[in-house]
Amino acid sequence: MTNLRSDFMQMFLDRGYFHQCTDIEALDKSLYDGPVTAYIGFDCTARSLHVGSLMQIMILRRLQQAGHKPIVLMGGGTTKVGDPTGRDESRPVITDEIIQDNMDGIKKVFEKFITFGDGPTDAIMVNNDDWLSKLEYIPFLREYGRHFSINRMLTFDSVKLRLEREQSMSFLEFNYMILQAYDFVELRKKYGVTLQIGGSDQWGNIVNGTELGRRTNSFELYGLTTPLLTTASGTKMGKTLSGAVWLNEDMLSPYEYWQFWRNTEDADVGKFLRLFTELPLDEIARLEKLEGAELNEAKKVLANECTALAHSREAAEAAAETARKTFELGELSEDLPTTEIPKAELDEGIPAFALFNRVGLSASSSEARKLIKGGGARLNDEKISDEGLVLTSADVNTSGRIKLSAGKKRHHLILPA
RNA sequence: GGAGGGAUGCCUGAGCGGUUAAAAGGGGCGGACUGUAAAUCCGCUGGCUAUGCCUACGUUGGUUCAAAUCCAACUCCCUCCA
Repeated sequence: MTNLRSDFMQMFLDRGYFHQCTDIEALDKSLYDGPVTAYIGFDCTARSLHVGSLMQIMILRRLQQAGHKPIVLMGGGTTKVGDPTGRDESRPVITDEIIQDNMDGIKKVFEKFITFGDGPTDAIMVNNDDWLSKLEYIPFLREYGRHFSINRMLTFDSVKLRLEREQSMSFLEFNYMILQAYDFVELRKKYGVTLQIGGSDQWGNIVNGTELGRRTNSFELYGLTTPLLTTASGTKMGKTLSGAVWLNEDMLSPYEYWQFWRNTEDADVGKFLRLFTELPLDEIARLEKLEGAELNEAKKVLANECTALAHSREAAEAAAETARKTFELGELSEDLPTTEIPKAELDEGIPAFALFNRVGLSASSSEARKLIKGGGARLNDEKISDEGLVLTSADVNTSGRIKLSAGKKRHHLILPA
């Protein structure tokens, strides 16, 4: 890699975001010469994005900070078609209303990280449904289809690997590449976009876009990809004890989000600090040098910074304090995730397993029973040994709550109301 | 259009008439050890109004006292041939 001139590219490499680029020198020059408009596409299959998309979100944020213009492309059109990848069961069709709803939820995530508006470096959010669903088949084929070589498409990993594994691929899926390529060209025309960023799995789609732009309009487009992120022990990151690590507060509390980062594996701390926080590199270098239990301090910094970005500095501090009380002092923190239960119901008594299930510490009553049987369930920090135990108002502790724990890390409070 | 192969639990993948809620591995959860880490070891891993009951082996019917296992039709997938 020759010497880079643009701050953005330099940062991109230094922090570990870089995987591949269609033409790094030309892109670097373009970024150095002036503001660049770049986009990243996101599916809208859920009401929130999760940490799996966090790297891309951070990149858009960095892009904006560096004086460029980020565009968030919502895959409203592709979501409407339904992602055919995965199971063969036909999934329920997502209605326009749900897609809109999901987009609204996802926008809330982005508002935490980037600034939207009409200014030159303000971000905008667009929906590919706006142009994709208006396409006319024959004109589209004649104008764009002719530029795609089937021979070539078969060599792209997304297709090749699928065929090698003897998995069927429908014509619909086969077209994804083409639609995404078309998106890029369309965004170039509408908003002057010249750069598409995405995960390494998007490389083929991105390259198709740059080539389609060149062939149809002689556009000079760039593609840039990020590495696939896995934890040091090789598993996909993005799961917490209670499911996906959502970025929206109403889907995952800041405390649980903080916990997710606090539980990072030792070997990942430095990498995550670089990718998901904005701490200076020398500070990160110092933190990741900590050894043994001291590394826990670095994990706390990681958790604090990540939570501050996704939620707020106050939320991060509150989460840190809750964790400190719960794990380090062994005290009861009243800020643990809490569920209110009508007092009358508690007076009558609720089976422990039912309560675990109700507050989300288990996915089913059976699972809760197994938890109790296996000795992993605790009531006010005392192990529950009776599977049929019924909790009542008598179990409320001195702070007026009931503390339930599933394992050592998951805690939940019941507040009589 | 023809010939052959296949569809099993979250995933991979055994089973091929009863002892099968279904081997094994992965993943997940819990326990031990630790540092709220990793690795390792142990247990659990369909659901429920729970010493019982209900759903499950592509779909629908059939044979049988008894089917994931046998038969028929259908659906989808794969491979080869045209």
